[in-house]
Amino acid sequence: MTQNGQLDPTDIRILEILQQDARMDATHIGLAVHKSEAAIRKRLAKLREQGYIRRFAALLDRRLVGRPTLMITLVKLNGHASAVLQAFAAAIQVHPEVQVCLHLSGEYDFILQITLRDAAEYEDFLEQKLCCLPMVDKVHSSLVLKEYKMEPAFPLEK
Amino acid sequence: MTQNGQLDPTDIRILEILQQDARMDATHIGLAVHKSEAAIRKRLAKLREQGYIRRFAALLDRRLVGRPTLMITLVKLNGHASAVLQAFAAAIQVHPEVQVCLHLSGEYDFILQITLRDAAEYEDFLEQKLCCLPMVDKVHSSLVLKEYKMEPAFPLEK
DNA sequence: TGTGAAACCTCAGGAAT
DNA sequence: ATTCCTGAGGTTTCACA
Repeated sequence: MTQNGQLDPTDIRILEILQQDARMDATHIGLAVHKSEAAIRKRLAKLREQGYIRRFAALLDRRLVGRPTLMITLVKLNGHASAVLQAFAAAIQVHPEVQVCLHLSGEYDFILQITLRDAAEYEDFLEQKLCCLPMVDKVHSSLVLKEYKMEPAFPLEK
Repeated sequence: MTQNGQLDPTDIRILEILQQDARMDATHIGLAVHKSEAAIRKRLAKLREQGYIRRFAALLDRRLVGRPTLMITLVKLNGHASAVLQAFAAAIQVHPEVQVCLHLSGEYDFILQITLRDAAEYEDFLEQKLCCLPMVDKVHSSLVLKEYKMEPAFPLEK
């Protein structure tokens, strides 16, 4: 890590490793990148402090943990004042079945990614949590038929 | 973990902890769930073997690692034969800037989530990687203006 | 680089189902 | 009978100076 807060090639390699295996310890990372274990721990602390690493997470199989149904929901609001957008996001993102809530440019204002046990649970979500919000104008729901790729890791520039 | 492969309440708590902090060790998890360290390690091995845990990943800050531009792209194909869908997915998911590639029901066939350095890089993606595919009929691009929630962790049923 | 403090692994015994 | 937990041991690994 250079003094201006940029990543050097070693930092990049550490981050690449940890994106694939967050439980690898400093010793093994050191072997992989040809640095001492102490050097790795120092860099790791810095990468955390400076926010490059937000957290370490176990990625679960959503079918095995009881959420086989994955929906993508596009939402158009009937107003675009900042207060309206924020009110909508605040009301939606608290629901634990909502994994993703993004404000978009274009025809629809928000996209949601929602995981549920089955279609009936999604109907409940629509009726009880989404469509009853006063600023919701239009909703377009798509069932995910196949998950070809779902990858939180980013490619890192060398 | 019961013999039929279901999760018991202790497994659920272990998974909840690891979704939030994948680097917590067996000793500390044991303290949190009131089990011995040996018991935790045994359960952890099983949760991995049986596929509940797909992997452990460091979640990075996409702005800090040079991918500040996040796009959501909807794609409609000009055919829906299985071979066409698979050919499209295979051609798209290899690109590292594509984090998510899902086959959808509804008007559009695929949704992509793509992270890039800037708008110019997205233009390159469209021209050189997406729109030149013969099965692509229609593309709708949305810039993500604000990321209210982006959370890989699932709520777990007790 | 070294040193004390952990975390890890295995196994034998016991409790609960 | 089976499954699961515990606790102790010996070893490896970690963290900090």
